[in-house]
Amino acid sequence: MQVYNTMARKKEELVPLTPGVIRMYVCGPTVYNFFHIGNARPFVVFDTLRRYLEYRGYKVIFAQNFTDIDDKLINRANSEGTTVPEVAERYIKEYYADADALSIERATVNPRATEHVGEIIALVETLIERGHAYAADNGDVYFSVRSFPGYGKLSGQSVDDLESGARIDPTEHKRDPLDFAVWKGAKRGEPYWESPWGKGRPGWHIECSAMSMNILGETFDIHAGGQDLVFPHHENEIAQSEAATGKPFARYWMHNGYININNEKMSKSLGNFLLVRDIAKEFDLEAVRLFLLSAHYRNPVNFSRELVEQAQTALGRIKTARERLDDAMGKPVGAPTPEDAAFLAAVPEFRARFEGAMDDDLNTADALGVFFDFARAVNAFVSEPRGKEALEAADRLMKDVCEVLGLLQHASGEEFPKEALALLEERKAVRAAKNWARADEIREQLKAMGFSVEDGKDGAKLKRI
RNA sequence: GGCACCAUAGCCAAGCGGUAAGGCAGAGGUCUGCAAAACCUUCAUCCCCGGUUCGAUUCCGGGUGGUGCCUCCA
Repeated sequence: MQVYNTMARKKEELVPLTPGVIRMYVCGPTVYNFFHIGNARPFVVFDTLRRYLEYRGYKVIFAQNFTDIDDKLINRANSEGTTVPEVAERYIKEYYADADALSIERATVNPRATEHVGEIIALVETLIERGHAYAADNGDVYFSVRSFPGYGKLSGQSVDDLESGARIDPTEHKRDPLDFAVWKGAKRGEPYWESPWGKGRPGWHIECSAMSMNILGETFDIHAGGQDLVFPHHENEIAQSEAATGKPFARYWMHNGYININNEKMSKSLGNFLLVRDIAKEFDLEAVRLFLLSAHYRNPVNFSRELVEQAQTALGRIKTARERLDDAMGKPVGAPTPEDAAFLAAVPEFRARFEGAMDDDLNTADALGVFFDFARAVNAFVSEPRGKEALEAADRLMKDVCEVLGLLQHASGEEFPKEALALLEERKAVRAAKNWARADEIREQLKAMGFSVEDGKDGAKLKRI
C-alpha cells in the first residue's frame, strides 16, 4: 500500500517496522465539548485506514488520545462551577456516543493525558538532562527549539523564517521566542501535579509524545491528524521525542485536509463550527461518513446540508443493493447458470479494483466508485433467482467493502409498527381486488406515517423514509 | 514575506502521458394498475497562454482565480 507521507512530501510504500503489525497514533479530541465535523474527518478517515489495514491482514495497534487537561477544560469547569475531571468524563462519554454513530471503531487504546503525567514528567526531565529544555523561574519548562537541528523538517519551515514571524508573549519566560512550553507552572486555582519544577501540568505537545512513545514504542509506524496540526503540534512532537530518544519518532506522517462550512473555513475564532451532535438531529451519521469518504482525505471538502442529502440518497442505493442481495440469498436457485459463472468471474475483478483504489493512498473516492459499480452489478444480477455460490461471493465482497468503509454497520433489525403492517395487509387485499383507489389511499397513509411502499414480484415491501 | 495546496459536467468528485470512474440532479426507455425501487440509454474534450511529446486534463514555464499553514484549532 502506498501512503502519502507529509515528511517525504510524496507517496511511499507503507512498510511497517514489525512485519504484519502497524502501530499508529492519531491525535484525539480535547474533551471540553462535543466534537465537531472538523474533528470527525480525521477520526473517520483514519478509522477507515485502520479498518483497511486490518482487512489486509495487519494487526493494528491503534492509539488515539484524549486531552483531558488544558486551558479549555479549565475554563469550562470554572464557568460551570464543576471540576476538570467531571468535564472530561462527560465529554469522553459523549465522544464515544458520536463516534459510535459514525461507525468509528474503538481504538486499541484511548490514553488520557492525566493518566500519563508521570511519564510526561520523566520525558521533560530527560529533555532537561540532555540540554534540550530548561526550567524558567515561574515554574514553566520550555523546549529549546534551536537545540534540535531538525526543527522544521515536517512543516518545511526554516527556523529563521519562523523566527521573523514569531511573537513573544510577555507573560512567558522563554529564552527564545520559538521555544514552547513542555510543562506549565500552575496558576492560582488551577489543577496541578507535583513535579521537580513545582506544581504544574503538562504542555499540550508533550502529552502526545509521551503517550505515543509509551504505548507504541519510541519509533512507530504512522502518526496522523489534521493538516493544521503539522505546525506547530507535530513539529514539536518530533523535536521533543527525537531530542529525548535520539531515535526517529513516527515513520509516516499522514494529514487530512480541512472541512469548510458553506465555503467558509471552520475555526474556533470564527465560531462557525458545526457539532456532529447537531448534524445527527437531521441526518443519518452514516450518510455523513459516506460524505466524508467521498472525497480524497487530503483534499479540502466543503460541508453543506445539500451535500449530505446527496450522500444520504447515495447511501440508500447501497442499502437497497444490500437488501436485494439478502432477499435473493433467502431463495437461491439450485443449478448454476452461465450468468452465475459470469458474475462469479466478475466479483474478484471488483475486489481487485477496490483494493487498488484503497492501496493508492486510501483513495476512498475511487473505491466508492467501484462499490457503486458493484452495487449496480448486484442489483442487475439479483433481478432473477440465482445460484448460491454466486450470491455468496457477492455477499462476501459486499460485507468486506462495507466493513472497510464502515458503512451499513448499524443493526437494521428494526420492527415496523403494528398499524403499518395492518395497513400493508389491507392494501394487499384491496390490490388483489383491484381496488386501486383504496390501495393508493393506504400508500398515502403509510407515507404520512413515515413509510414508503414498494410493490415487487413477491409482494409489497415497507421502507422507512 | 516564508512554506504548501487547488481549478474536471447543473452540484459533488476520481483519474494525472494514450483520448474523461462514480454519486446527486435532469432527459428518454423497460418493468408496474399507477407509483416507487431496480435496470438500460443519454448528459464534459478537463481555467487561460506557451512549451515538451507521435500524443497532455495528466509533464514543464507563465498567467488568472481560489485556499491553507506560519497564532488556540482536526
